[in-house]
Amino acid sequence: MLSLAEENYLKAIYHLSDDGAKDVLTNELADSMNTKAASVTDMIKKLSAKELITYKKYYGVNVTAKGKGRALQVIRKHRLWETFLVQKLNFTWDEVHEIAEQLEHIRSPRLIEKLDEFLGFPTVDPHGDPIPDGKGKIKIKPQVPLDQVTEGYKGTIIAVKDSDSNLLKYLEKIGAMPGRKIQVIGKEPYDESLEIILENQKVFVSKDVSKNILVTE
Amino acid sequence: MLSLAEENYLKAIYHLSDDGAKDVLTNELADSMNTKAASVTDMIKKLSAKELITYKKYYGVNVTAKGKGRALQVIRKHRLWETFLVQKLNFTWDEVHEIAEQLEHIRSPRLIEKLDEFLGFPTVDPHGDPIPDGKGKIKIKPQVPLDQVTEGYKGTIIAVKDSDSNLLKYLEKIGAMPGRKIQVIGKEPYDESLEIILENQKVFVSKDVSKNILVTE
DNA sequence: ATATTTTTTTAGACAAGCCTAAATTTTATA
DNA sequence: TATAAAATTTAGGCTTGTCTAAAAAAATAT
Ligand SMILES: [Mn+2]
Ligand SMILES: [Mn+2]
Ligand SMILES: [Mn+2]
Ligand SMILES: [Mn+2]
Repeated sequence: MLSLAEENYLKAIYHLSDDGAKDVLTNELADSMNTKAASVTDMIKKLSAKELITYKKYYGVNVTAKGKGRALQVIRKHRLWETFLVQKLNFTWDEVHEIAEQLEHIRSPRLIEKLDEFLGFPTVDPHGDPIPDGKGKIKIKPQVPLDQVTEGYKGTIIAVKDSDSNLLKYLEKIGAMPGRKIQVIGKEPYDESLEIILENQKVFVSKDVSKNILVTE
Repeated sequence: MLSLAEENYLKAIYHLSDDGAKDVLTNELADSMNTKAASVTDMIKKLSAKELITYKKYYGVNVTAKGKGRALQVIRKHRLWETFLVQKLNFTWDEVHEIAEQLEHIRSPRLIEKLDEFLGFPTVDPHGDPIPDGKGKIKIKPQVPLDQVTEGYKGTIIAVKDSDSNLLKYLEKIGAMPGRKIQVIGKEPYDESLEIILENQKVFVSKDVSKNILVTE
C-alpha cells in the first residue's frame, strides 16, 4: 500500500528515467517534485527499502520491475481520468492534468476497471499519451520530438506534453493536436525555430514549442 | 483550505449534530471517526481556532455557519460522486460509499459543477439522501425512521442509511428502496420488530433494520 | 454532601513528509 | 594531482495527525 507521496515520487522517477532507460539524479527529482534534495534522499530510502526502486548512493535511482508496475498503474489512472474529464465532462485538454493529479490516487481497482469500460477502453489520452492496460502493458508508437526532425519532414502528430496549460492552449490554437498531419518547411539555424504546415496553414514555432510535440518517425 | 482530516471531522460533526440541532460530544466523535478521544480534542481545537465549529470545553462542539457550509460542500461532492458511480459506472448502491469517501476530497469547483451537469442536476443520491446545491442549500423532506411509526402506518421510503454494505444488500433484497410504498402491519412489543408490506410481499424486519429506513411522515 | 465513576483534557511521544544547515562525496578545474 | 565547485547525504528540527497514560472536570451514586 503506497502513500500519495510515494506514488508521486515513483511516477516521477518512472517518467524521468524514460521507462527505466536511464538513472535519475537526486536534484532532477527534487526539481520535478518541487521539493529539496534532502527530502528526496529521505523518500528514496523508503522506496528503496520497499524494493520499488534501486538506489546507489550518490549515483541516482531507477525503478525496479515492481516499482515500474506500480508507476504504470498510477499513470493508467491518470490518463483514464483525463480522458473521462475531456470526453464526458467537456473539459478542454489544458484543464485536466491538475485534476487528474488528484484523481490518480483514488484507490479502487473496480472503479478504474469500470471507468475504462465506460470510456470504451481508450488506448490514448487527450494528449496522445498511451494508456497502459490493467496489467501495465503499454504500446508506445515510434516517435520523435519535432525539434529533432529535418527540413522537409512530413508526418503525423502522435502526442504533446500535457503539463503546461498555456502550452496546450497555444498548441490547440495552431492546430497542433494528436492525429494531425504536419510538415516542416524550414528550420532557422540560429534558434532552431521551425516553419511548419498544419491544417494547410503555415506557422512558425520556437524550439521551446517544437520539443513538446511528438511526431511519427 | 481544509485538509482531508479536517474535512472528515467537520462532516462527522455536521452529521452527528443533526444539521446543527444538537451538540456533539468528544466520545461520540471519537467513535464515529474510529480514533481516540485525545485525538478528537486536538482536532476540535484546530477547527475551533478556524471558526468552523464552536467548542465549549467538556460540553461538546457544533458547526458554525461557516463550518456547516463547508461540511455541506463535502456532502454535496460525496452524494454527486455516489450518483455518478451508480448511474454511469453501474455500481450497486452498496459499493459506492467507500469510494465516495475518497472522491469527496478532490479539490476542483469546476469539476463538481461539470459532474452535476453531466448527471442532470440530481436532487437525491442513490440512497435517497438529498444533494445540497452549489450554495449548500438542501431540501429535506419531512421524514421519520421506520422504527418510530405505529402499526397501520402507510407511506413511502424516502431514504436509507448508506454506510453499511451488508445492510444495503439486504434492503435491496427485500425491496426497501427510496420511492417504494411501505406499510406496517404489526409491531412486536418485545423486540420492536415489524411486519411490513413491500412490493405486495410481507416481510419481517428487526428494529436494527427499521431504524435505518427513513419514511414519509 | 461526599465519594466514586465516567468523560474529557493535557502531557509527552511517534511516524510521515517536509525543511535548513552542515558534512561528505563526487566531479571539474587548474 | 591537488584544489575548488557541485551534488548528495546526514543531522536536527518542524507540522500534522495519531497514540497512551496521567490529570482534571463533570456526572452519578451513596
Ligand atoms: Mn496529465
Ligand atoms: Mn495526458
Ligand atoms: Mn455515502
Ligand atoms: Mn449516500
